[in-house]
Amino acid sequence: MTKPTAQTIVDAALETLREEGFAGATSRAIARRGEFNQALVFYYFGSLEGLLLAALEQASEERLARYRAAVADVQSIDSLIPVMADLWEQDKASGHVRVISQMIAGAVNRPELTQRVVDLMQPWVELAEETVRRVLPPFVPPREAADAIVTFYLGVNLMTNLDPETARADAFFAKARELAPLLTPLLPLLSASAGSPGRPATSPDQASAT
Amino acid sequence: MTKPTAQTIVDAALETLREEGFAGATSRAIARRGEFNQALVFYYFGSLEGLLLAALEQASEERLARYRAAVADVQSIDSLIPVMADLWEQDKASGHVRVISQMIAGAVNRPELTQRVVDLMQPWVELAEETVRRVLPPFVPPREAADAIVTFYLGVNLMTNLDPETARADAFFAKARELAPLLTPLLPLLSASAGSPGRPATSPDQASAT
DNA sequence: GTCTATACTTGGATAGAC
DNA sequence: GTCTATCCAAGTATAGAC
Repeated sequence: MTKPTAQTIVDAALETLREEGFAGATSRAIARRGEFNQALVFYYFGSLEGLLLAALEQASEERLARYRAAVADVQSIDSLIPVMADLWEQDKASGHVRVISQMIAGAVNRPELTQRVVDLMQPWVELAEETVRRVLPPFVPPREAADAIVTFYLGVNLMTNLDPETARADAFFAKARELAPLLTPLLPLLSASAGSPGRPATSPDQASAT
Repeated sequence: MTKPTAQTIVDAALETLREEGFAGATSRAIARRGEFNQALVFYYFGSLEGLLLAALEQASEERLARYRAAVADVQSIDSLIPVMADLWEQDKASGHVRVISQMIAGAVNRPELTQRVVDLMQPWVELAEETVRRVLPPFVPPREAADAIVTFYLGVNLMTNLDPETARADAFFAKARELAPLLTPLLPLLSASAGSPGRPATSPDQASAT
């Protein structure tokens, strides 16, 4: 059961990322933490890079499944916001936020990691886009909104990692909970005003399009 | 003029961060790029860490001055958005975005760097807060809005670094340009609806506070 | 499949000549 | 203040015994 199978190694990698960060997640540190031999990292995953990506992939897929399930039957912003807040709480408590942040920051710093990490981000953007389509009013551009959500979520993750004391994320969710019910009755108004899609540009004095 | 003074070293550090990223910004790589002796990094800055932080500090201050100037006489969202878009363009073109992203990612990965980087972020939050107070309607909570803006900006920076092809930031600004004039006439409406501050909680069915 | 031992590399940092 | 030379630590990765 505590046999150093591939899964044990992945678990140790995740734990090390959580506890010691990306810079501390060396093959030696991971092996020490999982109490197996350092060489096994290379036997199973070929390289440290391979292991870390496998670990991120697993974490990402697990989490994506939870998000999908939690969001599946949400039909309004009112109900979406507490659901998101709960997911965030779980992510923070489980240390998932730290794993994600550490790996993303690592991917920014190491070009060898970026492509794969960007790929792993894609399904999240898609889930966000589906949800935007279902939950937000039609005048919200789904693609851009989904990108914005993922981008913001990424910012929140990193900020939480940099400055955990400040707990901005919690403040954001608190505000969102507070403001969402105020905003909801106004959505029809916004839709009415922005609902005419084919209208000409309003301020055409900016740089011209290509 | 091309004497290896402290400033030359800082410049070489910035260039290296831009061109080779945080992981590539070793004392040796910086010295090679600036064509001075590697030992000078330590003579002038005590440690590589010290140099990188000095470089970030300089970049941050320069930029902050520009942002302050550009934003100073903005009084409405309509005019704020193109100003922000222009600043973003400059930051991207000058490579500032890359320096910031690389250093922030580095700070996430290396605990020794985080505190100082968080400190350097503070004036940005303050500028954002002042601007929110001046430009956005009073029902927008300035503190949270400022945090949200900086958080989002951070996300945008990182995303641009991870996935430059997609150019989400440009899409965001394009959409913002498009939507801002539609939103403006609605602000009074929102203000009217949200302007009553002392009202009781709307949906008290969530988890109770501590 | 797992272990020990170790080769090899890179990079931070310092000593000491100039 | 600048250079050469070098020490030292840490880390990836592999060879080869078991």
